[in-house]
Amino acid sequence: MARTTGSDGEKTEAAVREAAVSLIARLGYEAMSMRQLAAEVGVQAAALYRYFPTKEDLLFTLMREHMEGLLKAWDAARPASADPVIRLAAYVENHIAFHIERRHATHVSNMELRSLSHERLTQILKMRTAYEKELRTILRDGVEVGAFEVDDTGLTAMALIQMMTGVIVWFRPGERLSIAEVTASYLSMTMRLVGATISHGTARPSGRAGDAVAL
Amino acid sequence: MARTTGSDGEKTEAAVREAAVSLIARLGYEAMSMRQLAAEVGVQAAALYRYFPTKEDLLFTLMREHMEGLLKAWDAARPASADPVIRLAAYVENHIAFHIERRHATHVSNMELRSLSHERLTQILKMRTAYEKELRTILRDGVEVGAFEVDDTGLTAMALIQMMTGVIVWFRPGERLSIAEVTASYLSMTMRLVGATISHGTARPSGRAGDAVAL
DNA sequence: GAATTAATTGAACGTTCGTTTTATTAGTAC
DNA sequence: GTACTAATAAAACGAACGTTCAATTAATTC
Repeated sequence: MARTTGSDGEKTEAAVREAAVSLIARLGYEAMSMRQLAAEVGVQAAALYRYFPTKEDLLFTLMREHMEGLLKAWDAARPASADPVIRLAAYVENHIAFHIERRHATHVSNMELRSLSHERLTQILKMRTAYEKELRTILRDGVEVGAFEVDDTGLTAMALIQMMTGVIVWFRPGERLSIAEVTASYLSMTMRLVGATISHGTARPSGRAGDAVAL
Repeated sequence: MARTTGSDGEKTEAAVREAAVSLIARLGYEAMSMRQLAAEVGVQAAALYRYFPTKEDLLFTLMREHMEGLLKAWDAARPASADPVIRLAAYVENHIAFHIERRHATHVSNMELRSLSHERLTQILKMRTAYEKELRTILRDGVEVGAFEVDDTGLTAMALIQMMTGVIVWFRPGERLSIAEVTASYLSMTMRLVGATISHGTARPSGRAGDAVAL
């Protein structure tokens, strides 16, 4: 047999990407075989090589597009306001929403970096660093205008990102907490962590407002 | 050739464990071959099977001992005091110290869970859950006596653990920050995050004391 | 409807994998 | 120094891996 009825390159490629993200997230990149992936798509292993020249190319493509999506999402969500509190709130909300929505892809991008060639690893890390720099800038601006009280902006940015991204480890949609509840909690924790002074009603306006934060 | 001069089972086993932690942390469990591990130890692959019946047994042993070490470390560090602030501070300090000291082993225990059989995975997760429960208890007690202000103790515990464990991702000893500085920062962030009311001089006594925490 | 292109199969390639078996030597006990 | 045990080497096992190649069929073009 050869070409199958109804076969379509675009659809097959999309199916490969989707199955690959799911399989790599579940089994790990090294543990997933090309034959396994092909079986999931309903195709022979050789067919995969029409779309991705090597297994590593497939991984890299998934990661690059994930990171591009993250940067693009933040670009779209970035508020016009200069207020660091508003900007930080937008960053947190975007980060949580994006990562919950793409749990599997995030897992792949975070866990499989070591399977990339040096050059490609650098490329992915560059995007990641750019994304993290956005948060550091917000924190630094906040400290400058007295909206935040932070020891070390670099360390705090890393701590916040680890905390927020960690949501994909334990959160399961449809369980005890809704996405909105989780987001609200992380927002509140973030604002306390950076010692935010409430300036607008960005978070839940029910909180006690106006006072600064102690150690 | 066969037995080599100066060969000693205990020393070889210890060398295997050490090399395995380092190699798995760097390459990943699936990507590390038994031949590679044997070469690192300076031995033939077949010799490894004298100490660990299968590759997965080796992985499981490393993980189990890591988790046992973590639980034992917390048992030793657990303060006598009933004060939630003191207990939380001890938990954070122990967690950070333990994880920085055993970066590679933590990496293995966190990243390679999917390579365990169902039964063994359950066993490791049970230990992990027990450790996390300690933090939830501290938080719940703190909320009860009014020392902490927390939305959801379960969610907050997970967020804190993710934040703290994340230190191994970016922290490198001997760089900009010392372990003491990092620990102090994480302690301060933690206390703010849970809305702690300062009751004793547990953290750095330089902090402004006495006042509660806003959103 | 013939020619061309797109999509896929089936079989095979050489390599590497985890593991087992057997033989051989170093250390230890008496 | 002989008997026994501990520790390893060397070679081999079948299975699985990523990848390639030639053949074959479906869709498209003219």
